[in-house]
This record gives sequence, C-alpha cells and structure tokens, in this order.
Amino acid sequence: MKKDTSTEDKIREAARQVFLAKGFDGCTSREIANAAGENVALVNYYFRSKSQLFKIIFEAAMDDFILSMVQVFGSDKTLEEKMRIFIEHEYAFLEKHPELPSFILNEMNREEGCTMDHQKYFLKVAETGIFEECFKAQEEGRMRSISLSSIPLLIMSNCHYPVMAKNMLMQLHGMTSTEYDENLNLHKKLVSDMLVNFLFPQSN
Amino acid sequence: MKKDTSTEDKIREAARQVFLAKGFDGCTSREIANAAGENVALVNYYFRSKSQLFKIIFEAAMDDFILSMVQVFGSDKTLEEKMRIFIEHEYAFLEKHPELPSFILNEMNREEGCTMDHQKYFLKVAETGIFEECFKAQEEGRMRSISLSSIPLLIMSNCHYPVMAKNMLMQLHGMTSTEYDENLNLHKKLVSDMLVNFLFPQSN
DNA sequence: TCTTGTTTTAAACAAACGTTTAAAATCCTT
DNA sequence: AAGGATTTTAAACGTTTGTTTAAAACAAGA
Repeated sequence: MKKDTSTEDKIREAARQVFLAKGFDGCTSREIANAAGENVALVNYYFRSKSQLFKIIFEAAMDDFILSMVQVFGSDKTLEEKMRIFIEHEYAFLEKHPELPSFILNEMNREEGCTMDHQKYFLKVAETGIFEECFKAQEEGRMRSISLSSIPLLIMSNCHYPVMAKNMLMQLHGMTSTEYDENLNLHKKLVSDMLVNFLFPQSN
Repeated sequence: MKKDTSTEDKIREAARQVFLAKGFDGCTSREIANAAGENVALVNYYFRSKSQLFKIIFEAAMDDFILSMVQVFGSDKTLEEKMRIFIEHEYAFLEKHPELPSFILNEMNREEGCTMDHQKYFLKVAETGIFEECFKAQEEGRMRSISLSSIPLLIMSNCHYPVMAKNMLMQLHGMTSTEYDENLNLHKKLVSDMLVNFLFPQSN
C-alpha cells in the first residue's frame, strides 16, 4: 500500500518550509528531518547532501518568484490595466508567500551564491511580447520613456520591500502584525496609483 | 608603547565587516578572529561570546541605518526639498554601506530575532518636528493626505530595495556591477521625481 | 629585579554539524 | 512463503562549532 505522501515529498516540503524560514546557513539537516518527521539519514539518502536539497528548493522557489510575476503580462489588457492587475496580483501572491523575496535575495547574496538561469526567465518574459508593447507605448507617448530595467525595479521595490521589512517596521512603528497588514492593504492602493500616474502621465 | 589600534577595536571592526557580509549564522568566531588577525580566544576574552559581540555590532548598525535617515529632517528646507535631499542622501549613504539594509532586515527576521529600541528612534525622529510639519502640509493641501507610516515606506522601498536586489537583478538582466550602478544612478532621479510628484501633487 | 595585573597564546572541551555505515524493517515479485 | 531489492533506522564517522583553560608573554610600578 502506497503511503499518501512519499517520504521524499515529506522531506522536500519540510525542507522548503525550513529553508525559506531560516535560510541555508540558519538551519541543519536534522532540523529538516525532524520537520518532516523522518530520520536524518533519509535526507542524504534521497537528496545526497544538504546543498543538493537546497539547490532543488531554491530553484523551485525562484520559479515561483519569477513566474508569478510573468503570467499577468500575457493578458489582453492595456498596459495601464496590466500594471494595476500586476500589483494587485503581486500583493496577493506575497500574502501567501511572504518569505519568498527575502529568501531569494539573501541566498543570492551568499558567498557560495545561488545563481539563476536568467536565459530561461528572460525568455518567459520576452515571449509574452511585453517588451514590444512597452516600446510601442513609449514611442506613442502613452508611457513615460524610461529604461526598461527601471520599470520592474519600481514595481518590485514597492511590492517586495513592504513585505520584507515587515518585522522591522512593525517594531519601529510599534504595530502588531495585523495592524501592519491592514496598513499594507492601504499602501497597495497608493503604490498602484503612484506607479500608474508616474508611468502613464496622461491618465490623470 | 600603546598600539595604534587596540586588539578590541580590531576585533570589533573585523566583526562588523564579517557580520554585515555574511550575517550571524553565516560566519564563525574563528573567521572573525582571522579577519582581525588575532587569536580566537580573544573574541570571547573581550566580548564574552559571539552573540554578545553580534549584539554590539547590530545595535551600532541599526544606529547607522536609522540615524542616517533622520539627520535630513532637521534642516530648514521645504518638505519637497527635504524629500529630494533625503533621497539623494540615502542613495549616497547606501553607496558606502550597501550591505546595511539586507543585514538589518535579515537579522530582524531571524528566530532568535534582534530587536530595536523603537522609543529611541521614534524620539529622534519626533524631535525634528517632521511629524507636525507633515500634518500641517497635509491640512493645507500641499501634501497628499496619506498615512504617515506609508511615507517612509514609500521612500525606503525605493531607496533600499534597489540596493538589496542588486545581485539578483544583475543576473536577471545580465548586467555587470558597474552597469547596474550606472542604472541605479538614473533610477535615483526617477524615484525622486515620482515620489515628489506623488506626495506634492500641485508641484507639477 | 621582583611582583602584580593584564594580554595573548596554543590547546583542549563538549556539543553540534554534515555525512556514512551497516544492520534492521519493509516492500514487491515470484 | 521465499527471495532480493528498497527503505528506514540507530549509531557512528571525522570536522567544525562556540567556548574555556592554563600557561606563556608582556607591561609597569616598587
């Protein structure tokens, strides 16, 4: 009789949870095994090493992180609508995965640093046609003519940072977690308005 | 004859450098001692424990981090000018201390988490009179009426995130470090314009 | 020079780390 | 039911961790 969840999957899921919460340096093989309710040796039996297991988790997390952003681009809305939907979508996604931005950024800053398959992600974005759409909108004056690398940076800054800095800002403002989340919901609207007004100046 | 730099200071400075680069979990006592060119035992001789030493470094870093932001508020410029100077100031500060935002945020997200003396920092900000200045500007309609916690969040998002995400975005865009820094310099102007236009709508 | 207190050293400590081993338990096919 | 492969276990491996020890080196006053 097959078990409902395989040991391999249990370890993978426990590893994901532990790695995302504490980072590679911040946890041990035994901690992952305990979280999975399994023996330490099974971690290496199924995944050869802590590093190997981490690599799998990191790459899956990077997929989640990047691809969650891409899927909006393909729709048949105007750029301005896409922008608003994108931000809405990103805030909703981060509500479910609040540890993701910190995890990705930290692990990429590590010395034995993680790398990403940037071709893979670049292609995913390119094939939505969003680049051409932006160039056209910039030529026609519908969109502010700024570097195409600044646009995602503006969006990510205003979507990711508020989630990443939650613990610090809660303490700084003396807020509870739910208070912060409520403010975040209001902040989302500000971000949306600000970015749309800035990138599509005629839309006022 | 007194040495030019005391052993205690050498260890403190090495610790700052190593902790900021790798975080508490990412380094060892021996690594710090080696960076200082001293014996491992001296770390505990002067600072009792790795944790104790870390606490000192973290609190100094938090001071740098927060107080670098506060000192602009006290000047006698208009709010709009202060905003621009503040952003300029913050980008310049982060050019010298690019690891600081990641360090602070990560360590505050740790389980055995660091805390901050939020009263201390709140008072530092409050005594510049910036709160009253903002309230007045909002009442008079010179400044957009949004939550006073959203304003620093907007600024920090757009100043800190671009520095924190450098390694990731470099890889994603296939850029070199200097290319990224050049873009960042252009981005700074965008951020400045965007935030000023958003917060002081009449200034167009 | 001897004494006292401070600083530095090499060595050791127990605990925890990632990983491996070898035997036990379980599974699946015949 | 027997067999061989797979999965799981407890124990151990050698390192590295943070920390402590005890002796050595040094400084400075009497």
